[in-house]
Amino acid sequence: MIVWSKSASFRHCRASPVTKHTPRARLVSNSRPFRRAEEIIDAAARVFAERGYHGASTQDIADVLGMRQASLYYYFASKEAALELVCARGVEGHAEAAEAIVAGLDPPLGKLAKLIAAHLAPNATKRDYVKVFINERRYLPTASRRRIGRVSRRIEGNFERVIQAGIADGSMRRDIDPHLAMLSVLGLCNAVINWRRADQAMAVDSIAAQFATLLADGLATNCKRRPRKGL
Amino acid sequence: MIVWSKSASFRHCRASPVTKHTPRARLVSNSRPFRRAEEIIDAAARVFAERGYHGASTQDIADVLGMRQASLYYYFASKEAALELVCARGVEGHAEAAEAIVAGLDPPLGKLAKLIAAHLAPNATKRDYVKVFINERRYLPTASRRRIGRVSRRIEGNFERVIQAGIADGSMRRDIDPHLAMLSVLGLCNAVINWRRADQAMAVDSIAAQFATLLADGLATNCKRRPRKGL
Amino acid sequence: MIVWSKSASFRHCRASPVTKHTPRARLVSNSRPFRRAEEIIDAAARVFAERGYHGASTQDIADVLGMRQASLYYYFASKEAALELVCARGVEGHAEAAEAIVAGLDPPLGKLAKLIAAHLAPNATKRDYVKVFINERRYLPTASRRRIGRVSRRIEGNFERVIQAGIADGSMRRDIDPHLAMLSVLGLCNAVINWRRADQAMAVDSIAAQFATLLADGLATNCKRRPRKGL
Amino acid sequence: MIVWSKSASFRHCRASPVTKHTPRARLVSNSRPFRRAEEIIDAAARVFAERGYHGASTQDIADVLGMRQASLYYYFASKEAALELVCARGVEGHAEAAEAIVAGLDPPLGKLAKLIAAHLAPNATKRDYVKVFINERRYLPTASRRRIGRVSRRIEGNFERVIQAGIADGSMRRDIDPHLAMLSVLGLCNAVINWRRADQAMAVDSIAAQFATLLADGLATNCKRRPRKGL
DNA sequence: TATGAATGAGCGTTCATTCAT
DNA sequence: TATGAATGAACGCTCATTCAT
Repeated sequence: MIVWSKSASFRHCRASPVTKHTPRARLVSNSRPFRRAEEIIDAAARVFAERGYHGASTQDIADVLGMRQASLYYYFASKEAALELVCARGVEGHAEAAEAIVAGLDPPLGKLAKLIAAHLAPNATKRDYVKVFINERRYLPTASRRRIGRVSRRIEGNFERVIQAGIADGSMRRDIDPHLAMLSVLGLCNAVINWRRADQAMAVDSIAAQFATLLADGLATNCKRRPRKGL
Repeated sequence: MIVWSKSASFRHCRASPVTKHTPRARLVSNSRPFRRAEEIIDAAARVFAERGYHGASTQDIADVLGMRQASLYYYFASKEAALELVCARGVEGHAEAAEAIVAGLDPPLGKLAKLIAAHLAPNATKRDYVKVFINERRYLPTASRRRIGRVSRRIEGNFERVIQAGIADGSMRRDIDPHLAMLSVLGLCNAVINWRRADQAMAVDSIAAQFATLLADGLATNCKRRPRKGL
Repeated sequence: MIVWSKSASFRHCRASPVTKHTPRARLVSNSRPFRRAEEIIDAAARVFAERGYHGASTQDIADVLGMRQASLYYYFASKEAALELVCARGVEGHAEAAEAIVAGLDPPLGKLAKLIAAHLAPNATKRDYVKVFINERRYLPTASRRRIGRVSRRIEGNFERVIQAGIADGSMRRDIDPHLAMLSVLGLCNAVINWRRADQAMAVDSIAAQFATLLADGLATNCKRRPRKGL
Repeated sequence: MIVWSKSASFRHCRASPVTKHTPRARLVSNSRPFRRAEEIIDAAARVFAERGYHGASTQDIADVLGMRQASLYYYFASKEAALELVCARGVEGHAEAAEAIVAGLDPPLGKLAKLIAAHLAPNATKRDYVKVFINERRYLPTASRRRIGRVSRRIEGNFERVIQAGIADGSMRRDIDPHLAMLSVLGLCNAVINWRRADQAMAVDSIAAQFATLLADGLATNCKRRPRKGL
């Protein structure tokens, strides 16, 4: 339940003001106390996604939760640790899903389509986490950036191997560089999370996946049209 | 007491563009014994009184308190907010006291004398606050200056109405302008706070009240001597 | 290239912007170059009067003049020096005028009325200077504050001596303290400069002088009404 | 003589209350060789690109330049103003180039390829500016974000209109949404700036343009292969 | 006579973090 | 599990002042 209580002009009371205007949503749980940790990192994801890591303060996170800034430190050791947590959750499962697809029996082009769809799926289910991973992971301290980086590379590897396989079996053009192709596909996929929500609503699920498929088609050999050289 | 402070209304995570904090005024009661907070605004009053608002730094206030300058911001949201707090306390009760007197049964001249005495009384009990109100309220940001200004006007109104009543019932000269008379009486009263301490010690409570009473007498009709030109 | 920036993208361009709104006044002389110094201290007086010494920046002064901040230092050695200049001009002549009146032949009550009128006269002719003297002289560095203080004391002395004379010759009540009476009269006179302009327009010249005369009347012995004791 | 000329927003000496500086946007031309200014915004671009707007401090910028941090403010009015300057330069010319291409005689697919190439070209010549525009423009204050936003929309409009033209003349599939296609193309293009430098070296100018061209091919109708579901 | 460029000092404020409770 | 109180560090910014020109 959400409770709006009155209190003082002091900073620490920020979360319980007597507001005159329509109150805004605050994330507060009164059931299932062991879920509290989830809520806290959820709030962090939300705030980091909205304002960027450096643009967000721990106070902002506390505000969303209706708790005091200091209390956050019961749940994470530092702001950077919170960022790593959010980023980690933002790629959680991506690599495994990709590997499962690559291990499957589809032809390379089919695999690529599936990889794209799988890569975009979490945009719908954990938007904020994915957005933070994409936009903010660069601000992680070296150690954890490397940890997260390993996951990124696993994902990229899967895309790249599929493209290589496509070139090898002749289903994709041989005039492309697999590495740059992979970067392009992922670049497009990752751009989606920053689209306006309305655009994204169309993209996530199906549409964007299909546009990505167009890219796969672009790579396909049975496309009569040749790229102009040296453009 | 009632205090207006700035505070954050966190806007629900919207996608980019990033929203900024646009703090809103909040009505906050601090009736419970926030002892430390009292000390802090006391120190602010002292320092503002001594050096003027712009001449005083928050560091000066912190020095008086023996705490770090940054720690002040736990107690007030901004230097300007501290000024408003001090100013508000500097006029607190003035208007109410004046209204009580005006509502009483004394004749206008008696009321005027009482108004003057009541107006000067706080000079003894909360010197710094009154001094800051008188000398520094002009540096308040527009919004709070207006709030404080409303109180000033209530006080002025009471003085003016009593003078009008005195003119109406014939106990005061009809050749004076009530508005200017009010300004003069208050001008003199408010000057006292800036006197040298030794002079003030005599003024506050009795002496200054007596001089002010002389002024009241100056306004009285039963004074034989007439001012020179066409007043 | 064309650039939109807040205020000025280049600080030094402040004085030559392309403004879209109705232009505001700037004090610029194109004749009599040797008068420039006058204009500069005039601008300082204006700005100090409006914003207070500490609330005003040298940039503010430069803005009024349409010149660069650094150029001011050709005319005065420091901001404090400018303040002293303005303050000095704010009391210039006051003491002499008062002394001339006191040396005259009027009876004490007449002298007091003349002193008041003379004291208020400069409010009309050099408002800003007087206002700065009254409100800001406390911020002068010790040395110059003492210099200016000597003038103040001369003025006060004249008022006080006249009151003493009035008491001595029986034309003023003997139950008043001449020192406090002097402070009261000057307190009222000095308050006028801070009144709203509309009020002041009435005060300066005649009305306020006449109210001050009321105070002299209040001090006069031929007033039947006695002050209540111990109010 | 006194001349009232247009300029600075100084408010003519009003009596208290004190007026504040309320700076207004001002149009300033800096066509003359403000060399140092160029260096300063170059440094800002570099630092913002490297660490992100909020991750970079003005001290960081000053360090790059070997000057004191305070001195920066001689060249720009605020950190935000510097960001806007950098962002503005990051898109400068993009819209015009795009419009020139669209106004040309090429068929839609050819125009699209040219648009892509033109859009990527500045990546090589003003990397930092473009990167800041793409990654950090969301942190601009509302007013300037809108100004910059107008340019973005012009660019997007050109891409979208070309795609619409392609659909209209049958050279591009009619089963695609022009808006999403535009977003995808630009999403991919804009991703390039964040690639590792080694990858980018290949992309900028030719390679990435070629991959983007592949995407254009993906959009072309003469591609036999159809995307799976109901596109 | 005035300016462009720069600076050192300091200011108000924010922020991540700590710690006793 | 959470908070009130406080802090050190740094941040963006302003300001009076200097100085070569």
